[in-house]
Amino acid sequence: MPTETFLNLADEKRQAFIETALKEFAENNYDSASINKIIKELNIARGSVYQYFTDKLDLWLYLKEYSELQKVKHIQSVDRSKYPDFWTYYEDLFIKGINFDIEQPLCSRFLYRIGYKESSKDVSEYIDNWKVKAKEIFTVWVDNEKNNGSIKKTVNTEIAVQFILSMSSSIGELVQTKYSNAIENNLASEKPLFTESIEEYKMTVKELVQLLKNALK
Amino acid sequence: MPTETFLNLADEKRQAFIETALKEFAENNYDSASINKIIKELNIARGSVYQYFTDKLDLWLYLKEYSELQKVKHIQSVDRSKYPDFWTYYEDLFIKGINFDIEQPLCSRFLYRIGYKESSKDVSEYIDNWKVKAKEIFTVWVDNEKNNGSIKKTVNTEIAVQFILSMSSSIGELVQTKYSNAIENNLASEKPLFTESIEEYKMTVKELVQLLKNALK
DNA sequence: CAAAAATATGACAACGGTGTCACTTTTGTT
DNA sequence: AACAAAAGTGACACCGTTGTCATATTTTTG
Repeated sequence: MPTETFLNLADEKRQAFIETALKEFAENNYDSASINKIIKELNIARGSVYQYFTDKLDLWLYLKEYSELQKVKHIQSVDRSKYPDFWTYYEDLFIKGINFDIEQPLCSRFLYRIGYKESSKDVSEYIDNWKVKAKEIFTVWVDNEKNNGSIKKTVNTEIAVQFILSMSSSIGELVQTKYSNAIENNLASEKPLFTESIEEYKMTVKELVQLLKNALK
Repeated sequence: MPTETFLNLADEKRQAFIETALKEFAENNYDSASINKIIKELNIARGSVYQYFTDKLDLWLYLKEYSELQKVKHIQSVDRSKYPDFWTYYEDLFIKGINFDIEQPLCSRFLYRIGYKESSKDVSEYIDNWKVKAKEIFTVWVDNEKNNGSIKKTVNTEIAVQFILSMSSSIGELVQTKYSNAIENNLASEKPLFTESIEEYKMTVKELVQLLKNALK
């Protein structure tokens, strides 16, 4: 948890700190991310960081929580009960998700790293928890959808969960690799969205979800 | 490339070196893997490592090549022309693959890390190449299978490749997480294989491939 | 057996990392 | 204005890392 000092910081300064730290942890894994680089980028003293957070792990945990909150803000509007079936819902989750990737590319990348690329022992316990939770949530989903007829009952729940998780990771990777440049250019130039890229992305997501539907329905 | 000195080493010593180094690089990502730990484990002098390899990267590249060779040895017997369709072939690739995971768990883990978890900048160029190659191979596959009728022609090739790659990664992760303990216990105790685990693994692979088939055929 | 070639050694330099702490500066309060 | 509280600072200790190299030891060769 961050200290009072950090919370009392001028919004501008606090936000600059968060962004720079996020960038460092999004581009490097936990072990390689360097507090030295962060303070040099921000032109602040080493001691400040330790007045805001007890240590590196504390900072990482805060960034994780912060990013998850940002993501929830973008996703919470997508409500399962408003969709006729799981598939349109799941599709929209990713379609809406792209807005998060565009508006919060650092958070998005950081979370992507946490979910699929991080392997430092210092943070593994927190990530493992995270994955177990994700699996539990998906398991409930799949069981519900089996009753709704969105997913056929003959397929093994655990395997369906595995299948869907793998697909989610796949779409995540797609965004990080194929569309990241477009997203970054967008942000840097403050131009309107690269509409073609976004449309292409949406089409890809739709096709992938269609495949998922073929497999599971 | 390793030096003559390394190649001239007594088989026992060279193999011990490879195993210990593999273990270190399988358990830690490139940046965190420590040559110090390797030499302490082996009780050899620091200088020896640098008489065998020019530097850390050189060692890593050798281990990568070594592991790939080991994997090929296990996989090469699986010949597409011997299977009636892509799906039985793809399934068997993983079924045979499990032997590799059991007999060469260190190589298996190291390659898994390279494929899905590594993110050090020092080695990214080599991994990126690797992934591009994999994608090319799968693209050829998918195009061929479209002509054979194993994969329906309406599905976009690139998307199918993405889908199959993600599934491969998913099965890889499954082995590393769910069955790794069973595999390690097997090796440590020199007992016969944990047959139940293996059978369970095979069943899971079959079901996952079945889902893939549902999606793409 | 002696000389030469090959191999092994570990102290060392140079670097970059984290976390600490006595001290300075800024801000707020009375 | 004077004092107190809060925030900022950067030199420092300590650690672990990689790669080097002069030297010691072992093995091979003539």
